[in-house]
Amino acid sequence: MSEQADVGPDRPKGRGIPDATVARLPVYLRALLTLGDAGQSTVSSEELAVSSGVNSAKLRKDLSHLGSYGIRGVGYEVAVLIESISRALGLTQRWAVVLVGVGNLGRALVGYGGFASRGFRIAALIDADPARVGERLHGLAVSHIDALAAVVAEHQASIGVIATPADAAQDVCDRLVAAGVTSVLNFAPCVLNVPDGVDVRKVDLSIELQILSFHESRKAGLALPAAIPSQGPFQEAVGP
Amino acid sequence: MSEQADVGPDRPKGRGIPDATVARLPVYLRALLTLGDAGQSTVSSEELAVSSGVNSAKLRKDLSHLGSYGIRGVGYEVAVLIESISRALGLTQRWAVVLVGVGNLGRALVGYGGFASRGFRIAALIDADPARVGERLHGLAVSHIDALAAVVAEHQASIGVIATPADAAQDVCDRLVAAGVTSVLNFAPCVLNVPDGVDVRKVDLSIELQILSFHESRKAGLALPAAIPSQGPFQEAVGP
DNA sequence: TACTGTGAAAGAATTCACAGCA
DNA sequence: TGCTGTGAATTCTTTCACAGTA
Repeated sequence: MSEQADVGPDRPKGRGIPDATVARLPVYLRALLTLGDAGQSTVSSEELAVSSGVNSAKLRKDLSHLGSYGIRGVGYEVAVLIESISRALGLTQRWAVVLVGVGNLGRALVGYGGFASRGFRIAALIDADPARVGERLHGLAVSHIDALAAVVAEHQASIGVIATPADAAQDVCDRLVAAGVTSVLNFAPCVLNVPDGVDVRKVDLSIELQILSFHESRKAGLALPAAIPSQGPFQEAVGP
Repeated sequence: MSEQADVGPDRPKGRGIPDATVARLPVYLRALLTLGDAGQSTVSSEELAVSSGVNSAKLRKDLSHLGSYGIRGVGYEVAVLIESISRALGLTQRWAVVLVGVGNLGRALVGYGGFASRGFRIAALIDADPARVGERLHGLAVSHIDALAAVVAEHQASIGVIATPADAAQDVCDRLVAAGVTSVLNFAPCVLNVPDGVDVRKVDLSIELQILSFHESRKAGLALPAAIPSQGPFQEAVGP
């Protein structure tokens, strides 16, 4: 989504990074931070690849998109790569994030490590339930949803996280977008419609479980070829 | 991962469904269940595609992998498609799921709708903290991690969900796998190593945020080409 | 020597566009 | 007529394999 624009301005390199690469850069970054904390100052593509759960050819190709320079015969400088990836991901600035929905999941997210990592700060917590408004979580007071536009404007938030029930999600999303948010992370189990220029990513427990279910049943199927009791005449419907 | 095996047994069709398709089937299924609840009995590829946030060509290609038969000139029967997708995903049986880690996130997951959906049941809750053992959540008592193998065996659980801190995750994963679990859903922010035959999927808040950050900074960059205050002499390091 | 960076080849996924059927 | 199912074309991603260099 939104990965086009061949118009690359002056920017020397780092342009046109493929989506698949972008999705892996955070993984490399985390591995690098761990290596750095452990005092390691250089790393080979093979070692970093193993730490990141990919193969080294893919890692090198990915890094080549950043115009990141390793040292042949040696590897990469950990600090240089951290800087380079952080910059590519736009983590050299701190994004203000607004979290909507302070139920169980929302609470868990507030406490979760993710935001603490460099690059993000929760600017505000929002909920529709008056009983929750005013409550303090990790030092932040919960605001009412009617204050959403004001809160987004105040903090110049461009990222919104939706942790509401599914039936509220589209409305919340619309309000976020109207208030100026241009990236949405959706934890509600539903599809969100947004105008062009707004990015949405979704995190969905039940979809992940269903994908695992598919692979599980494949494995089970290999063990006992004619498994599944069958629940209806599916075969006949297919025909010759 | 684990998507190979060209050895397709007898099974007439429904074999070799591409990963990308498998990842979308749950989305279609959800849309179909919603349509079904609303009393709709047939649906066109275009309508279902819109509800699912994809285009209709992709939808039809995806469904063609199931050998699922629509009716030309009309569309698909909602009930037939639901059955067909459920079967392809292995949701005609109920998988027992073991959830490890009953902190904020674990609690949120227990209450979350995902498990309630057909196809899954939480068989057990596990934690390492003695203070949490015995506690009841949604009618289930928390067991100690030392009982993990016994619990997995008792319930024949094949799916494990890890909602522990990152530093415990690999150990928990090893124990799950040793106990016989062959699919893992990992919420801990780290890479898990597993033997062949075990599938892992990860859900990672901070990775998702970082991907959004990338797109945000691209958008911002288009507006003001020479943005970012720069934090160090990166350009020079790159050289001509 | 040991490693990176990268063209070229292979493999997936997506999209197009239309034949064919209810 | 209006829709599905699908080959063919296209685009994206991964992998290979090796030239080049610190």
